Amino acid sequence: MATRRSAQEGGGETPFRMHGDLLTTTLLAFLRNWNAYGYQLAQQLAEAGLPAFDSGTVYRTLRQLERTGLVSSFWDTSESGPARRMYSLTKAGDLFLSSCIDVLGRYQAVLQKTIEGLSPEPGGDDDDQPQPPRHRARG
Amino acid sequence: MATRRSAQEGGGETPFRMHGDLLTTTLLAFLRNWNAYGYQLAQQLAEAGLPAFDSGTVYRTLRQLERTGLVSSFWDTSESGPARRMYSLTKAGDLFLSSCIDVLGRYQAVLQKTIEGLSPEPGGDDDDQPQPPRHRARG
DNA sequence: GCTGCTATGTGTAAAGTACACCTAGTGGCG
DNA sequence: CGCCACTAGGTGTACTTTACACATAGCAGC
Repeated sequence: MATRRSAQEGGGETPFRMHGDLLTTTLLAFLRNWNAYGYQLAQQLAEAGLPAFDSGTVYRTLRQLERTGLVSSFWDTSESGPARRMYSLTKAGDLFLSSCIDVLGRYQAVLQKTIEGLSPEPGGDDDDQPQPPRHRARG
Repeated sequence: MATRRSAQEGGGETPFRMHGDLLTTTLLAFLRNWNAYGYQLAQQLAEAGLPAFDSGTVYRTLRQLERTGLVSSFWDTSESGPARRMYSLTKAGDLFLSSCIDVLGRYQAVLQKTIEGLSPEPGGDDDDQPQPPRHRARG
């Protein structure tokens, strides 16, 4: 489904995706607990309450992840129907997942601190008084 | 720093950026509390403990944000030195920021649940027994 | 054979990004 | 003044990422 353009009426259109690397991280996270194939992962993603992703993007991302050695795959023909490419996380992928989650956590921390730590106090200043930590006030 | 290419020597370097839309969100968050100009935002980003961004990317992102109406800007020549383009968050930008943070929170929730809720139990199954919620088991 | 669903993949245009490089104001030094 | 360093904003370009549309293929029902 078209995740981009259109989107949340309130800020108008969304010029960007807000997804992307998050897809990678989420895919890796899913694969940490069980092996899965693309189609399955795409549906899990949709069920997880996250913005929908294009299936082509999911497949391409998985192949890219395999090229970089973060996941490995094999064809599973044990069940009837089209063959499935089963993916599993490699050790490198697991380590990378950890670093992704770490980075994501840092972003969240910064956002939390920025947003919640300085919520618009009704009896405070105007709007730009609390200057950010300037590096110099030369001038 | 070159965040991309080269990549996974054990999860070390990152083959992708893991940033990007996060930059947008962080920039918007910074601007929610005070007006600022590009150079300043770039330095705040670096000081926030987040992976470094190219300053060109920061400037371009800000201009794009302005084109889409999420921030507005004006030239500030009140101080000596090169003129600064001061940015401030618009109402649309504030709404969009909220949706970004919401989405980010959902990702974190999914990641948390996936990672922590199913840590590798030492006395459990093999590795892929706990099947994800399959949609059908046809066959 | 045809249609529908599962499952994987590609072509392509648009958008995003890193790196290298450029312009310009101010102040210090000689 | 010329030159450099620092601040501040910006562009050119190659490369990557992505959504959308479309293609392939196995199996099931008719």
